[in-house]
Amino acid sequence: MPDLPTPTPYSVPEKPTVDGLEAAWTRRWDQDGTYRFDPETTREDVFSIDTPPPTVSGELHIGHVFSYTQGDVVARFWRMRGKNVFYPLGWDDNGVPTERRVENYYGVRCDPSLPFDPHFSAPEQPDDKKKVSIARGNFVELCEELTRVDEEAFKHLFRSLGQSVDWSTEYTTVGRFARGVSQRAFLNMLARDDVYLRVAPTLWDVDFKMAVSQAELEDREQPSAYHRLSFARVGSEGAIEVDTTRPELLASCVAVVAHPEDPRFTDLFGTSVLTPLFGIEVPVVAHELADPDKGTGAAMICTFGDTTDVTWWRELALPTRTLIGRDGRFLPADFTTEEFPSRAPGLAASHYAGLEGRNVKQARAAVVEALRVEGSLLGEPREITHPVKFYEKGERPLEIVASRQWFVRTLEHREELLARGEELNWVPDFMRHRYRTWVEGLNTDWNISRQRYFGVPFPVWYPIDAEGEIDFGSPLLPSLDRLPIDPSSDLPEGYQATQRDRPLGFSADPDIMDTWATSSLSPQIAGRWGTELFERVFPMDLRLQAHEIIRTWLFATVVRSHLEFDSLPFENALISGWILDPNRKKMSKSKGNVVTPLPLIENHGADAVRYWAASGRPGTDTAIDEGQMKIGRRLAIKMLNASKFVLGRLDAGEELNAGDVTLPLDQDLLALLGDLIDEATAAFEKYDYARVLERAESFFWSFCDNYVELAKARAYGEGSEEETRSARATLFLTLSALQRIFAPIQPFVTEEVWSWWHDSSIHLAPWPTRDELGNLRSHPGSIFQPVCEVLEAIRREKSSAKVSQRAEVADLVIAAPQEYADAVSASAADLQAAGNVTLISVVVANELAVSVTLAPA
RNA sequence: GGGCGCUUAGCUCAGUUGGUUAGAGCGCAGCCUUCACACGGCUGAGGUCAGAGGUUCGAGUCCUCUAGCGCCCACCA
Repeated sequence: MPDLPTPTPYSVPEKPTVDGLEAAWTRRWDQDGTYRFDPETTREDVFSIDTPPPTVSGELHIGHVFSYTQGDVVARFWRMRGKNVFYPLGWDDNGVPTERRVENYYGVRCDPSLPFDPHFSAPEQPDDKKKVSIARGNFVELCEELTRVDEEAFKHLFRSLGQSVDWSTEYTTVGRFARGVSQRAFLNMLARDDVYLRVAPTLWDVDFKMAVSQAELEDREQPSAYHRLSFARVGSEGAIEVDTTRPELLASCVAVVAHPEDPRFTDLFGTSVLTPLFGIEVPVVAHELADPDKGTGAAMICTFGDTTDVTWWRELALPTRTLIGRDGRFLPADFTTEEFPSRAPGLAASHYAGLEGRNVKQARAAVVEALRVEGSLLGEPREITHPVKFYEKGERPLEIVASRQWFVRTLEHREELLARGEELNWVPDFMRHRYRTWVEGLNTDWNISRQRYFGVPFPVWYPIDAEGEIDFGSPLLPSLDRLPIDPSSDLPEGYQATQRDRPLGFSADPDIMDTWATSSLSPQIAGRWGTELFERVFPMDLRLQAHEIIRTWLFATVVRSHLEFDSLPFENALISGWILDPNRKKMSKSKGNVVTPLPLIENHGADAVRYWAASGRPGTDTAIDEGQMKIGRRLAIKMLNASKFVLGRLDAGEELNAGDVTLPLDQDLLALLGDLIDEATAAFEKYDYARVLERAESFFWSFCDNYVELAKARAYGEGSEEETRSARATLFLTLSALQRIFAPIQPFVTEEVWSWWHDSSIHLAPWPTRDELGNLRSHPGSIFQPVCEVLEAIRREKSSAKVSQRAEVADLVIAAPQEYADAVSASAADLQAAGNVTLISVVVANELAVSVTLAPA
């Protein structure tokens, strides 16, 4: 080998490493504003992404990195395609999880009746057993304080991961702008009659003392028991037997129901029966929802035991007998009144006496015992397990209580909302079924009132009449230019502060909005609804989220956009799967198998973690796999070393282009690279980032293992000037394209190697095209593959002879079909150099065959 | 009860509109301290594609049924 002085043409480190790239490049990207969105733009040039504002509850979760990484990969691709990418990020900091965390972190509890204490400071040592009651204003301050800390930690995680977010667009859902957007959207809905205030039976969590919406429910399998009760008929002999799992609600029984065509009951409809213990006469009614196969075929309707009771109560216009209060305890009941018209008030009262103030569990035991004594409990309770509705964050079964809430009309828009779901492009497509079944299954309008403190208040006051009664029918509204307002401190127009909560004065709506009522406006918040920016980013190109929040966030966003703009909020929805623990079990705090992402990033590097995330296909549940991260790290290291080698072969400032690539082997490689680029581009456009990674990785390893080895001698300057130039140009072009193809997936290492020979960021470089490679096409006579096979045959021979790969091959005979023979001959020098072959000969044959004769050791 | 998805090498998964001999990585085994890379490289073994039936010249791929696993939804007395 000629002793060519090889100038170090570019600034390639002597010992490149992937360690420390995150901090260095994150800082540089900040300085340079690499990911800044250019607001001076047109809608056509923008690619806008609607990202989920993560719930800031203190816990960093590996699930966060998964879905966002997949989105970031897509964002980076479109940025390189020349789009002005709008990739904002906000924090969902209002709502129950934040309040919960603040209560536990500081050992406090909000008591809205207390006055604001301007000198308040949080307890030094939180005492779980004795929480300090504090004013709403002080509580909100603590929420703001803690979310600020948590948001910094989250931001650190997202930056460490290489999220190409424009941080100047950062927002919080409880921030001033978001509050204004929320309130404006609410007032618009009110003006259009899309939202209404109503006292209605509401799903109620007795611990949070808060209404919940249908979307926040989950079923949990609970032990229970059938109790068979005997209801004596009125005016004739006999009794009706009823099975119930909720005997404690007996006093609230308002009817007994059976299926209209159930022959056992057809003669009884229109008659009435007496409830055991309480002696209240209730009608026997017919309704199709009564299932003849369940229990005795007859059920007791209570107000309210479950959601079916609500349906029956509404459709059959039954009276209301309220037993359970908002704290989950039994209320007083007067059996001499219209509400509880007992035939034996004294007896009824004595049976009820022990129930008042008790919780459901205690009351059940007492009622069952009384029934047993009375003899109206038939047989013993039969134990079963059955699903019971819970608030997803709750600990006790939901009760149904009547309360005043704001509801968004969704039921009457069901068909339009279903059509929106069909209009949306889902990735993967089958996720559309989740949306459809959810919308088809809606049974109540969307309740957006929450009886909590840290959130967006309803911008509403109500007038109070001379008798001190609040008139909920004619709310007082602020003008839009006053928003955001807090009705508990701001005043309705025309009123004085002294009139608050006084006769002829006004009263503030005490509630805040459901967290989804605000986060469903993420396109409006991030896109600065009301400014020119909004027209340039809305509707968004892409929504990014996990499948578990299709029924909440995605559905709610579609509702709000449909009502406000008569359009979809985004064209495409990229739905990610679950993260499972290494044993493929769902992660949960209770199981203690939650994995936090920062140690993974520190151990393996961000590019390695991103490699793992990008290998998970859309919608596919993926287990945490550190092995996969190690492979990602190895890939990044290989990129460093391959780049170092190639750049070491090039002269500084040397102008190489596709025209310099003259050898068939080199042209074939570029043609195959063109195929890769086309496939990667098409896959990215369909959000199939995982396929891009798979194909690019496969090409890259073949490039390193085979092409680089074959062309190495020429690259070092052996061979003619033209041959050397062809090899160097091929290496130059291929390295450039491969670095850019990997850039969306491994942004740190690719930026590092790109910086060795470029002044500007790879993430703003153009996405590679086949044109820049001379537009070469792969063809049937391509020899790259057969030449690789020859090279592999040589290696196989050496490997099985257990000699070094540098061992000399004395004689290499290649039998090749005619179409390859010439071309393989043309690459003979490469093969000789790569395989250390002394004598090489090519003969024509039907099939490719290689005979390797090693030189004696 | 309704629906969706999955089932391919020991493990994790690819397999585009049906087309020679089913792919990758990990793990395993063997070899190589080769001048980009030991934070490495090379080579190899390993699969009746969950089961049954059907369509077709041809099925991992399309159709039907069955089984197992996971998930979503449901008015769960």
